[in-house]
Amino acid sequence: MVQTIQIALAERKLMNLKQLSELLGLSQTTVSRALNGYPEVAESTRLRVQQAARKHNYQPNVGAQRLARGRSMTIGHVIPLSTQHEMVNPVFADFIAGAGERYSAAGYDMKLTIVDDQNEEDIYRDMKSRGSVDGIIVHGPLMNDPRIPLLQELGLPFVVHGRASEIETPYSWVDVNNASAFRRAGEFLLSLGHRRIGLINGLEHMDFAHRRRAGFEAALTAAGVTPDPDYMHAGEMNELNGHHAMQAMLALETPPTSVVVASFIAALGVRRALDEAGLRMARDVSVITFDDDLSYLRNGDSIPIFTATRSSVRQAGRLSADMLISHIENPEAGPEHKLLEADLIIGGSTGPAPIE
Amino acid sequence: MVQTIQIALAERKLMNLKQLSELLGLSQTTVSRALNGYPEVAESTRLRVQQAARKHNYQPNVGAQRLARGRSMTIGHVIPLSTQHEMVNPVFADFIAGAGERYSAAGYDMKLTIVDDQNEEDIYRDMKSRGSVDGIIVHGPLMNDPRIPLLQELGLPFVVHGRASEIETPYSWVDVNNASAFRRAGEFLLSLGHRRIGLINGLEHMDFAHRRRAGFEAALTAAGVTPDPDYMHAGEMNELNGHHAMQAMLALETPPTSVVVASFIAALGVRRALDEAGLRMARDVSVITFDDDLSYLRNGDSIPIFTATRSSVRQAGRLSADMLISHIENPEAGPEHKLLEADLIIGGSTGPAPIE
DNA sequence: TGCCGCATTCAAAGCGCTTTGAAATGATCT
DNA sequence: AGATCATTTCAAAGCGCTTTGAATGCGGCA
Repeated sequence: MVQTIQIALAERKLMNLKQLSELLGLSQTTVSRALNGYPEVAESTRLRVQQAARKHNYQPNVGAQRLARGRSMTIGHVIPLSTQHEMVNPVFADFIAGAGERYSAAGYDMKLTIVDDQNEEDIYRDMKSRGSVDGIIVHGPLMNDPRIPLLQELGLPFVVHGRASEIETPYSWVDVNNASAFRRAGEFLLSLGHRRIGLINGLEHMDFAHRRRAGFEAALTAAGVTPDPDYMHAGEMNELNGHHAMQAMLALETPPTSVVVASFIAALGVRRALDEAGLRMARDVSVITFDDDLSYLRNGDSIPIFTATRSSVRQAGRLSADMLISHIENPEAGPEHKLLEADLIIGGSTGPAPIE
Repeated sequence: MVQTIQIALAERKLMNLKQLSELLGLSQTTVSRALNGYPEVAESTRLRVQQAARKHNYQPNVGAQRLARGRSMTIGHVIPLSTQHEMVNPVFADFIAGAGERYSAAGYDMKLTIVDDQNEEDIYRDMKSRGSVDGIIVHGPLMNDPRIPLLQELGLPFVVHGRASEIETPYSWVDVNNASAFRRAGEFLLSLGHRRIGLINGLEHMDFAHRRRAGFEAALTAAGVTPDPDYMHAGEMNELNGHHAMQAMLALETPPTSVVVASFIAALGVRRALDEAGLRMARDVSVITFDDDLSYLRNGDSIPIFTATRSSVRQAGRLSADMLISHIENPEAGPEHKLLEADLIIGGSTGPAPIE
């Protein structure tokens, strides 16, 4: 038994290029080229090399490859962890799941950096000068996000998940059409006869929340309804805030008959507030939520719990990864965009406006 | 303006060790040692070097450092993304937030690998032979998890977040005392007079769920209550499953008067089922949930929504990271453990058993 | 037969850092 | 003064890979 294990271990002994090439009676050059698919290697040789590599469990050393190629084959995700705003959120988890799929397929590593302070800028400079990543995904852009000009200046390839309204110079992004999603949500409620429509939004210095509000207000004003500040809340999108916001609105003299909510989790808080007030979703108060289609927070199976504007954040992760990789491998190409449209799916949380 | 920018860029020009040492009139050896805190460098020299490094924005190249040191300064997190079970869950996000804090502080990178298939084993072998990581955190251990013997065989330092009941050989882990948490939850409900107590558990081939069930059953049998299979559910811990499980129990001839739930998100589904059935938490059905203290899923502020057994998964992330780093830097030391006790916090979801 | 061109292969020079073993310096001791 | 030693610095040898530029062998062609 002990022997068997030792043999197994021996066969697994780490092997480097030199050893492999000696074993094959070839130069390191040829072996390296055979393995990396260069054309100037005889097909028969390539085959022999590949088999030997597999047999002896040869894996090129990461550090050496990085150094020799001058590329890190790594993509960075920087997560600012201010105690204020929790970026490490469920949306993020699903996004990297999507992106990670693509990285693996393309041979890239994903490097995650949690940055606790305001030294995010230093992190980017570091990454550039140390060559620790080949590109970066920017999460949670603000309306005028300083990271974008910084990365442009550094010349580090990047793709923004979202957009920054106030930045003019072109850059690459993947975003869902937040404005149109919330415009359509508003229109749908209006079409059901609602006139008192609330908004429970994310923090509005975040670009996505800003756009959602704009879309929402556009729908209302187009229908001749003036948005009421008392019906608008903005905050972190968690259960508690959804609950608080809804509670506050229900306490008004004339509460809204419907509400558009920026996240599924906040919507759960809204529902709790309604339950506590003895109100029924759809019948008493209609609710539409934005649904990021998170893997562990499904909005019902066949019939959705909430009527929702849905767009898969995981898919956004895949698209962002693809876009970034293509930029890294194709540096001369200009910026690209991808604007996703959210689906409006009808669930059990909306109904005609109650008759007064 | 253009000029200013160019000067700024010029000053930021990447600099390598050779250039820096020439600039200082010192050898690369001395500069390297000065920067890495070796004692055989005169303090005055060290200072001069450090200042120059800062001034010229010198950052050692990552690939070169890896190669020369034979260490990657990277810690791997492998997330199996089977379409069946969604490991990329909110718990994971908070865990890595905690771990990431510590990695940054200790100068380690965090590498995330999403592995979509059953080729997880290959990933580990790869990491070992390529030297792409110095250590690994094992997530979501099964009762007899094959990763543990594999990593032991490979000789790759690792720490398990959780434990594997059926594995005898010692290994390092950080875990919360799941058994005692659920035993105490059961005992608390018993003390309130409940006798029909349900369990909505995670998938029971996962070690944590197994232990929770054991603790739960221990409490019941110790009180002379026989656990009823109709009151036990096991599944993914998402909102829908919580809802389904509770619905199923409510449809029984004699439904339970209380239930212990394995996650906050599932508990939200439980509450929905109760609401739909016109039942009130605490008054009609008592609910205790396990609460991982997730940053965006707070269980109330002052008064918790749910009575819960609480243990911060973020803190577990910090502890696991610390433990792994100490193992990497101290390879001869034996395995370590850390068993965390969950707090039992009383919220608004529990009350005395209803009088029949 | 001798020369050319093509297909393969190779030796060696990096990539930018760490680390070994030796050298230079200056202080201390006999 | 010469030997000894601790302190500080250095040149050079890796680390394991990629890539450049040169060499080799071979068939085809004049």
